[in-house]
Amino acid sequence: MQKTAMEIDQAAIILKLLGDRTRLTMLKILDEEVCCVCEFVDIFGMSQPSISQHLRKLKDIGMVREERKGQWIFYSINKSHDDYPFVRELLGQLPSQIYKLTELEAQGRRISCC
Amino acid sequence: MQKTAMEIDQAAIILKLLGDRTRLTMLKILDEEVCCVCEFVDIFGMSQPSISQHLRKLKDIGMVREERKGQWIFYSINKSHDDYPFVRELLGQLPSQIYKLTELEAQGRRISCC
DNA sequence: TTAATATATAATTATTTGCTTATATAATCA
DNA sequence: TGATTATATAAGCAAATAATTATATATTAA
Repeated sequence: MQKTAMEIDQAAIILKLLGDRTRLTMLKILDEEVCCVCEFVDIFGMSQPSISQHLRKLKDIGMVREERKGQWIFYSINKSHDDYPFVRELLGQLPSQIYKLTELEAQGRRISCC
Repeated sequence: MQKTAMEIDQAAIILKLLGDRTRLTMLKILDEEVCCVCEFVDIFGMSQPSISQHLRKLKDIGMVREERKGQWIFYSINKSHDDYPFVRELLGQLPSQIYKLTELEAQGRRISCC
C-alpha cells in the first residue's frame, strides 16, 4: 500500500519553517544527535532567547520534542511525526552539520553541559 | 562519483521560497506542465500582479524560465538548475496538482489563452 | 491607428518575522 | 538559604513579506 501523499498546504507550512538557516541547521543536527539549548546558543552565536524561539516553532508543529534532564533541556527530532519522512528526505540531501558539535567538543564546551 | 551535497544556506533560501502555498503549488504544476501567467491567475484566484511577483521570485533564483509566445508568457521549470534535483525530490512527495489545470480546461478557460 | 489583452513593475500597506532586552521560572550548588 | 545556571516568555522594534491598486509595456486585433 502506498503512503498517502502529503497535503500541499501542510508541506508549505513545514517548508516555511525549514526555510531559515538556523532552524534548518538545528533540524539537520537533531536528525543525528540529541542536543541541548546551550549548545545551540554556542553553535549559532545567537542570544539564548532567539534560540529558544526557534526551537519553540519547531516544537509547535511537533517536529521536535523536549526532555528536561536536571538543569538542562534536551531537544530531539520526533521521528514519529506524520511528516517526518518528508523532512528526513529533505535533510538527507544536506551535508552533515555534526562537525559543529565536534568543534564545541574540541573546545571543551560540549562536556560543560551535556 | 557522488553528487556534491547542497549547501545548507542555499537550501534554506530555496525552502523559504517554497514555503508559500502559492509558489509551492506553482512549482508542483510546472514540474509537470508548462503554464502561462493568466492560467495561474485563474487557478489561484489572485490578482495578476500578485501572481507575477511570485513568478518573479522563482525566476530570480533561476528555478523557472519564461518564454514569450506572442501575447503570452509561458513559464517552465528549469531542470538544468543545480538545485533542481533537491527541488524535484521534494515535489515528488507532494500530490499532483494537475487537476487544477483539468478544472480550467473543463470550464473552457484553458484553451482561451494557451 | 486605436482598442483590447497579457504581463511586469512601482508604490503602498498590513502582517509576519526574527532579533533584541528585560524578566520569570526551575534546577543546582555553596 | 541565597547565588548561579539554564531555559522560557513577554515586549518592543526593524526588516521582510505578500497582498493590493495604479500604471507602464508589449502584442494582437479591429
